[in-house]
Amino acid sequence: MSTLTFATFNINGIRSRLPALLTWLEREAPDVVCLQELKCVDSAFPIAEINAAGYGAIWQGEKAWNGVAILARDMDPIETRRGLPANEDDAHSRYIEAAVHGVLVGCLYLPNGNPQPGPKFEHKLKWFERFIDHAQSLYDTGHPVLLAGDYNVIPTDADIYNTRSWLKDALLQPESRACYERLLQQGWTDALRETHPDERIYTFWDYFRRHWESNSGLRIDHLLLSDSLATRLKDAGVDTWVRGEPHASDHAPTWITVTA
DNA sequence: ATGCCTAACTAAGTTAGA
Repeated sequence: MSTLTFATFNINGIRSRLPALLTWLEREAPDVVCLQELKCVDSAFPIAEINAAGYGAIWQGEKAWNGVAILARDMDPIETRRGLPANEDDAHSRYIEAAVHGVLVGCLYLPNGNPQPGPKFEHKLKWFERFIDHAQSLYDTGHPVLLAGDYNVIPTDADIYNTRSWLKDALLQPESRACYERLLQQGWTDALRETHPDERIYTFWDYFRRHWESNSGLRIDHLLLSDSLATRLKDAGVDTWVRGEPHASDHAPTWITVTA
């Protein structure tokens, strides 16, 4: 039975880490890729190199920060939206959406929200509310939908090596977790948790304190599947080898496979 | 309570990440 692979990867600077991205694309050959933290303006997006690797792409960049893209192997994603609805005051490039292989794919980079409390945390929660609204409207279509990206939320204490030094962090505040839980209550399937209910799985290891070397990670990159896609879910995982490469992003690519 | 490490912007030092 043929399968499709959808992945999400916070690249942490696509220009600086282009070799790492191309190495991963060549080795794992995912069919669809959601990228976050491009950290470059639109004109600096390395589309030629990505095309040469066999991928079409859509992207929305921004000077220095944020930025999201969707890549598809041997085809161009069909863009359906950039930015959340009612985004007139959005200064950040944090959401892009496309139809690929019959799946509506939302690629998101949710605000980090630190320091907490403060205006950045308020912004995180407001953005989250708008995302929850949009997610509901997508879910209600009944179409196969995938919402993939860096959610900047540690869903439970089973998704972090140790909460001790993170208790004040925006990523595990009750408000952040409550938003994520409300999202799941709409009916979405958290693919990594669904396929590995009892495993310690991390997608991010910060650059401090040798956290990669000690596997002191967080699970904050998530792939959420609507019901009509979740029934096709075969497997999910993290390409941890990417985090161990020289000059790596602090995130690792996280993926699902579904029946085609 | 803060720094640790890293990238972008810019040109030495700040901002942001999580």
